[in-house]
Amino acid sequence: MSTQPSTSATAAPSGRTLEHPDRSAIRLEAVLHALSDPMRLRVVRALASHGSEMACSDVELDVSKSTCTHHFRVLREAGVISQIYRGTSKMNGLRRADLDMIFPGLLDSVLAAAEGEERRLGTAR
Amino acid sequence: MSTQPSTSATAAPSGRTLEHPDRSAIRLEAVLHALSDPMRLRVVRALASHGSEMACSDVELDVSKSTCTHHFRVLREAGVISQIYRGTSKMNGLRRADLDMIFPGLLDSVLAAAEGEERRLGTAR
DNA sequence: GTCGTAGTACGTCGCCTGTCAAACTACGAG
DNA sequence: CTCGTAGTTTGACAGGCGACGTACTACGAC
Repeated sequence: MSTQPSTSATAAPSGRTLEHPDRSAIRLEAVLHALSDPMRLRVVRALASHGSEMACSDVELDVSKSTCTHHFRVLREAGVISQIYRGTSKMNGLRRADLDMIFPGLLDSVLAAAEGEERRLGTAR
Repeated sequence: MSTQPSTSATAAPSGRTLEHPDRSAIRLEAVLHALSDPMRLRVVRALASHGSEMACSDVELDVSKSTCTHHFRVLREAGVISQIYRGTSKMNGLRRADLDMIFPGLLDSVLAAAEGEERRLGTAR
């Protein structure tokens, strides 16, 4: 509902703004669902390892642009990432502080699990 | 080996047996997906708080029997629970040891997150 | 201004998922 | 053996989701 920028003048470096769920509105099921897609999990892992913001096009997903937009939106609406427009790009950042506050340890164990799984599958397949 | 009922030894008290994924075959995405459904998350929480095995019908889900069967199967195939037939019932248990081994801390943080969320939603709505 | 780049919106397609009801199987109790 | 209980199977249905292409908008560079 209403993903429209509308007439807001909130300190975004660009005119456009995006709706993010408030920290208290983040739902566990939505987060788990967002993370249960391989594509999106890869995005989250990339953001986590990179440490700071990345443009959508900096994350390597070999799918079409529209699919990419879709996944980033799911992550944002679940409260997993934050997005702001910066010039012609859209920067994405993990909402680590918010997630750690309401679901302590969750993000870290998921990231660790993802890494462990990759290692397991990579070595002893 | 793992937690498979298999034939003999651990003796499934009933003739029927069920396939469980080997510990090494458990995939993170599948687990997250399994846990991202409210119904299934409730099952897992019930099993965790109960501590030992429960029959399908002991978990309160107000859906039809077939839907119930479906969700339990998803959980089993994702490697989250184990199921064995005991007489006319089917007992369900959390595969806590297996999960903790391959995804350390994951189950605990999800359970804690679920509890925290329930508390948040229940009190300060 | 024009152009290229980054991302969005929309419509579509196929598949997967959650739900159900109804008919069925497996077991224990009597 | 008969009956009731527990769970399965099958088939159906609606809705969601991931993928796509195309047309579009917003911005910076020139």
